[in-house]
Amino acid sequence: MNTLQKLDHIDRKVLEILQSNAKITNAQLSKEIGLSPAPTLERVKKLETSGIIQSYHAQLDREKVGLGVTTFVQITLVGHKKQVTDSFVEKINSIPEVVECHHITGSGDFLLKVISKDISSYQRLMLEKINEIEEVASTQTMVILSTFKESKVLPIP
Amino acid sequence: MNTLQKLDHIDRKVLEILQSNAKITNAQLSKEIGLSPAPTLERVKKLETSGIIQSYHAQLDREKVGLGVTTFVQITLVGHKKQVTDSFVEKINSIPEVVECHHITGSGDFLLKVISKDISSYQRLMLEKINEIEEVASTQTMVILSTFKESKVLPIP
DNA sequence: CTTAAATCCGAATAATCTTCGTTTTTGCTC
DNA sequence: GAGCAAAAACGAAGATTATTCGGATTTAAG
Repeated sequence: MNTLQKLDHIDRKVLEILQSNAKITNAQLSKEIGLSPAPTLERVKKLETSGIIQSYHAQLDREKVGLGVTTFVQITLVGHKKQVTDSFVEKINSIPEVVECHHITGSGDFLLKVISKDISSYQRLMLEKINEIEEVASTQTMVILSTFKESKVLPIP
Repeated sequence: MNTLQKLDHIDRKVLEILQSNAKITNAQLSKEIGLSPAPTLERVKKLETSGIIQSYHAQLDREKVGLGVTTFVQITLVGHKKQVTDSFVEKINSIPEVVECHHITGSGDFLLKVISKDISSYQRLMLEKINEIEEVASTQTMVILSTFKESKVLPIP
């Protein structure tokens, strides 16, 4: 499963470029990595079929689509049995406003990233959805005041 | 600046599709939204030039590129003067392993998302980089044990 | 060295995007 | 509702881009 050593420095460059600009043409990409279009495309295809590149996504301006509030919510569950977390995760997955859900160490069991229109719709979501989940014992919210970095490029070692 | 009411239900569908699959062809997209290719392209271009669609990114498999550890790090700074946070943010921006940096409410001043090869490289990053920043008073880390949801699709209201 | 496999190149073909003139729909105003 | 102007959508032609393929070059092992 270790697909590591198969990446040479050209592959890394391809990955770096596609992470920051997925819409680049193959011709342009080939210029930037110093190869001709044919082997460039072959490398990209190989990265896709091997699963190293999982998918491609458009990144939206949250403000412009009317989503002004992003929060991180720490969740403590009522217990730690498998059935409790499974049930919790299943319910979380059906809530579109929860865009991330991580099982974490430290205080609290889960950390959610929640995206809302405004504070009042955030409050409504918490009262009517999150806190209504029976497995949830308590929550603690961190509201994002401003975001200074949001990189889509991983630090490939 | 409120670019909200300009989005009809077709625009929303376009945004939803492009968020989950940016590599779809214009012809395929036009079928899915029930228009011909020409006005479909026109809509996408308009969404791009208006800045609602900011960019396009390839999503990688972190494990497969050798990045096994993701953490959230809460940072408390030594003060709250503008110069302190400015200096901190500037240093953070030069660290590729820090992929997100948010100014937050609640305990701690900032929340970082940090991506590392493994625990020991995470430890090295904290000791040699983060804790070396003079504005940092203390840190508290949450290690992600597993991720149950990581949606790239915003809940457009 | 020798050789086999892998990689890369260049050019032709296929697929897709993009433009443009025309037609249809939409939303007012009377 | 009827008429009309603006906006949106259509279809087909032209322009770009992706993709394929045979052959040349490089790489790595023996």
